[in-house]
Amino acid sequence: MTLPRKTPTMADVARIAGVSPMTVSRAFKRDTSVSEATRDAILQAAEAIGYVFDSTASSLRSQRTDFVAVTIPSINNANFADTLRGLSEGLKARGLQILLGYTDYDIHEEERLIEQLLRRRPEAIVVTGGKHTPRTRRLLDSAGIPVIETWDLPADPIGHVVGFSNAEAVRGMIEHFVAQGVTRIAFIGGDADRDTRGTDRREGFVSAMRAQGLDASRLIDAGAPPISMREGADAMGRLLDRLPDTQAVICVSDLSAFGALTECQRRGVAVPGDIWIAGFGDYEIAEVSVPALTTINPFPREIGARAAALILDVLDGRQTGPVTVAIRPELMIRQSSK
Amino acid sequence: MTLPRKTPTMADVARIAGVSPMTVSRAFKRDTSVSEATRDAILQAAEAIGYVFDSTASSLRSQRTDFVAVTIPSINNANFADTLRGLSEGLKARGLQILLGYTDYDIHEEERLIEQLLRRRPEAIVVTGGKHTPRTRRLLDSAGIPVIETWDLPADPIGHVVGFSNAEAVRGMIEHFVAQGVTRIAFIGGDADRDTRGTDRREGFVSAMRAQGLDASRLIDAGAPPISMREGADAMGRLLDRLPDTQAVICVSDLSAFGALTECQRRGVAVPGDIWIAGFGDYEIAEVSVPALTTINPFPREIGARAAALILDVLDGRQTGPVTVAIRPELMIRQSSK
DNA sequence: ACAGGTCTTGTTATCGATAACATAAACGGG
DNA sequence: CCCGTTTATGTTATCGATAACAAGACCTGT
Repeated sequence: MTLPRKTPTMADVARIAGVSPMTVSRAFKRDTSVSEATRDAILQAAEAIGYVFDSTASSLRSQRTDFVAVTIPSINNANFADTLRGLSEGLKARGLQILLGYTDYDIHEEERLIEQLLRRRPEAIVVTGGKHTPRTRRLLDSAGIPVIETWDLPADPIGHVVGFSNAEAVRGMIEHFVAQGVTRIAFIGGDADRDTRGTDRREGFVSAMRAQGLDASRLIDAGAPPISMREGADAMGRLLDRLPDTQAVICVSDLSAFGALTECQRRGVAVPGDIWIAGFGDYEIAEVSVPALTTINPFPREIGARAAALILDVLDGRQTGPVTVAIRPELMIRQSSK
Repeated sequence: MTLPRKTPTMADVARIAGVSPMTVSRAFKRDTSVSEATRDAILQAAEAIGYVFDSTASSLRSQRTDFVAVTIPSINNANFADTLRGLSEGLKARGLQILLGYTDYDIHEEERLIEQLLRRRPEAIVVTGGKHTPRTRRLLDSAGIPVIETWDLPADPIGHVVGFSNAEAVRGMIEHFVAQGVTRIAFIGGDADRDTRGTDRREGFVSAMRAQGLDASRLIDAGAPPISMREGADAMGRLLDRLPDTQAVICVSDLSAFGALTECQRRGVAVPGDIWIAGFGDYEIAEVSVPALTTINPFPREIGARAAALILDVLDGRQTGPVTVAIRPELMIRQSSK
């Protein structure tokens, strides 16, 4: 094995294959006019010397990076992971690669992150949520690429939107409960302002309860997002201690709902006999747990898939002007509330 | 607002700030000799015209991309997400960004993915697992960058390793069970060969059982990885039907273990009274579920953190020659097995 | 046999930042 | 006050692929 002094370039491949560098470049692309024989010879030469295509140079010259930037609040969240999967699958066919970043539920971290990501010159950017710093908006506005906000329905979108109203989804759950004759309803969620979707859900709870003429003050603070199962359990403990006559509790996510359920099990409180529990997200655990958890399915994977499709439409010019794709979350009524 | 015709470059900033492009370049780096006044003027000019640094060009010229490539089997797995978090945090301080790809538990997909990732010229690459196609090995060998295999202890490593023996971890669990007088032990896992860590765990089960002179044939196939809670529940159903005298079951992951637990709950089989259940991974659910699940904690976040530290050491030349960092997984004995 | 078309390949200049080298200005110790 | 050193800035060439243009080879129908 001869150890190459330096990483080989297209020029090296060209020399060996006896063609010009331009022909080598063409051989590495699809749908370009290179004869079968030449292409084979080139690819063989490339493999022989261990040539690996350099996208860095390609990106600079062609002004195409094949990157799509994506920001999510946390990687450790099955809902966002599903959205990411939908995105990734939709973009893979076109050779677009995801450039991922985590905001840790913080819009200032999001600003730093988006600035970093834009330096890589992505061809589109997908952000989670519709609340941003002014500078983030400016950066996205002037980036000159398609911007898609997800998991939300912002009042004043930057560009495209694929999302749903978190507040309205919670309202649907409350209306269902009230229709069943359950009125003393509590909400377990994170402390204000950081997780904007969580905040929307809490505000949706408050306004929907008031609209029904019900007491909206049964709010249990479970700490800083993301709310874990453990925190959900702790919050449930406080709820049972302080407001034992509560008939149903809506949790900001299925994880906290499951934690709440386990706290009931530890205390011998029957679910749904003594209290109903609902979550948000339709994580796998909601379907599998005993009892299964009532929840709201926001179709995370579909959000990703629709965002991917939208990106392709916009990049191909099939779609001009901003688009809002409204996802309709579905109530999943299960054993924990009947 | 004047709409700029084209994305501004350093040359545009330089013109406005009245300096040369080289000085602008220096102003955007740290630890470079630019006077405070000049730097301020440049950054102000940049902000004014909405200039965003172009890493694409920078990477080509400087031959530094600030990318670290990472492959994981699946994004929707809290263990790998934790490793990723450890990596991400360790690399962030140095401005290294993760370029992520999913192999979907398939070494051929891994090959395609790694080839794609190497085209972006990462400065190091972290792969999950120690089993690869011959071509993948060749690609990694000749990439000329640090290679770190994780979540495994390969017999013939490509470069560096941060991992543990999956087989040995399972052996520890079996020895614990046997010491408690439990000998009729089953294993629930995925079908062969795809998820190599899962396969290692199953093989570890078989060899450890034989080493104890016990029957190693209680193997329940839960389908193709990743094994879901639902699949764990189904597998547990088959186990209870076919081998009702089983005293304990080890599941390939905590998710399948939790599924198995719920199946027992649905059937009125007492855990740990009638059967013990153990998982793998120490996911949050293992600690929170009722009963809490006995499991093995492989310290996923530490794997990521150690890998990140290793990358920095190698890139800075503090570390030469291949390193193997052995993580020692910890048995977490909880209510589901006592 | 020839004009017009397609297919294949080559030539030249360029994407935007920066490494390497060069230089003017400021500094500082004897 | 002078010369070696440090600091701040500029000049030139270059990273590696490819867009844009060009041109020869090969068809194809009349």
